[in-house]
Amino acid sequence: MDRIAGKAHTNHYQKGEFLFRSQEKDDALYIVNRGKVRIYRLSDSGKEQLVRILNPGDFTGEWTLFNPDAVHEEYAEATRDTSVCMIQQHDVQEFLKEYPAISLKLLGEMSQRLESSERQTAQVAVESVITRLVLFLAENVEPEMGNSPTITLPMAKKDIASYLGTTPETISRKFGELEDEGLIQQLSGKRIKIQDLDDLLLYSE
Amino acid sequence: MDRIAGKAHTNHYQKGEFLFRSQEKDDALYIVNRGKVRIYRLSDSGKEQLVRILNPGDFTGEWTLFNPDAVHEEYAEATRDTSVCMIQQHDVQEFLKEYPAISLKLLGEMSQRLESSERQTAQVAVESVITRLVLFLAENVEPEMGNSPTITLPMAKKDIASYLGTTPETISRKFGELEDEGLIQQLSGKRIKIQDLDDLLLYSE
DNA sequence: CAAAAAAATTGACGCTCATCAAGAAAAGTC
DNA sequence: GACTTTTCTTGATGAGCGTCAATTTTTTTG
Repeated sequence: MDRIAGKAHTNHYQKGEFLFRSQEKDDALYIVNRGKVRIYRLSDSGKEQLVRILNPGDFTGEWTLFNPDAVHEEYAEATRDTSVCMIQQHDVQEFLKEYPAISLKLLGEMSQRLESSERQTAQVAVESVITRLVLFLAENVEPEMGNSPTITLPMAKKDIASYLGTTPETISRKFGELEDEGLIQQLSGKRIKIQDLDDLLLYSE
Repeated sequence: MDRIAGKAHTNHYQKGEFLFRSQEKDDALYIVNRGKVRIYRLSDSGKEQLVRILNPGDFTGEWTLFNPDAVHEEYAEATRDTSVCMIQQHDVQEFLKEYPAISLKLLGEMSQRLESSERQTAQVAVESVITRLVLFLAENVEPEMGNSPTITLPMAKKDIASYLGTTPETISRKFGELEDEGLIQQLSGKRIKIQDLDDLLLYSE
């Protein structure tokens, strides 16, 4: 750990600054220390799709890290003041060769991300917006909260829209629909009261 | 290599047999030797989404392999007579600890798959069907074929539909549209003649 | 090669959801 | 607390695409 820390740089980013942009080339591993980072893609037509949000402890950069000639395909933007630990490819490879257990950990993390991404693809491909929204809410319920939990949305509704592959207008309407059905209540400050989680999950017609 | 081969089993599957099904639990790594395997997901409502096709040399099983308590979320079905090399988790971990270079190779492969999956999510989320189809065709052009290539579709059109998150009917119509525009010609036996690759890519209104 | 099964095509119809516009609410800033 | 900016909401409209149904074409099988 000490040896790793010795090789790592810590970088600070202000809200709105980018760790990297699409098409840029580098080969560092980025580990978020403090703050929040939005990872998103832009289509040719300029529409953005939110890929994921990095919180402290999360990392990114694996694409260019493990594929020497690759360039970034995503944008990584700090959405608040953020500090990030950077390790260069060369050093990462050293550590992985020296401590194979770290590779196993990394492989576990990567396979989780892959699973989650493939699930996301399948959902966007075949489920309706209301179903995707319900599943999104269910995924964001803290496990130990029982069947009638209150959750805090982990991102702005416009970001939920982007993440779910739809528009803010539609998300707004679908939240309204769920509220009209008595399945949720929208409280202040991104908080949502779920009346009955099972009922909510059943609603995905 | 010899040592790995010693621990590996080779299994044979007939067309239509499953290497594994969703919700099943196991912890093997599957490497395709010969044949072809369809990996797909089923939604609650029974719609299928094709995740990818495994050809000789490709592997799967990483999700349950690196996440001890996980169950499969996908179906792996042989679409022709197929032989598969299986290695148990325990043995995989041994090898990875002993030969760290293999881990790096695996991490490279996994990050490619992750990149590809995230690209796929973004496309399904924000692009129209015709755009997705055009991008799919472009991805399947052999690089060294110049600007007016003939390609062979790597799967049935119904599978393309499932992969792109749409229906066979719509795919059929979109192929027709591209043909009416003079951008492609549909030849016999899954072969497609592309008139001009650049024009085709520009068509994605 | 004929019969059966699977895949692909075509048409008609309607629903979900994107788009554009405009106003309200919330959050960030001095 | 007033001002600005961003986010959210609500309405009207229509395009894109899914669904259902029927036929044709291709592939598979004995």
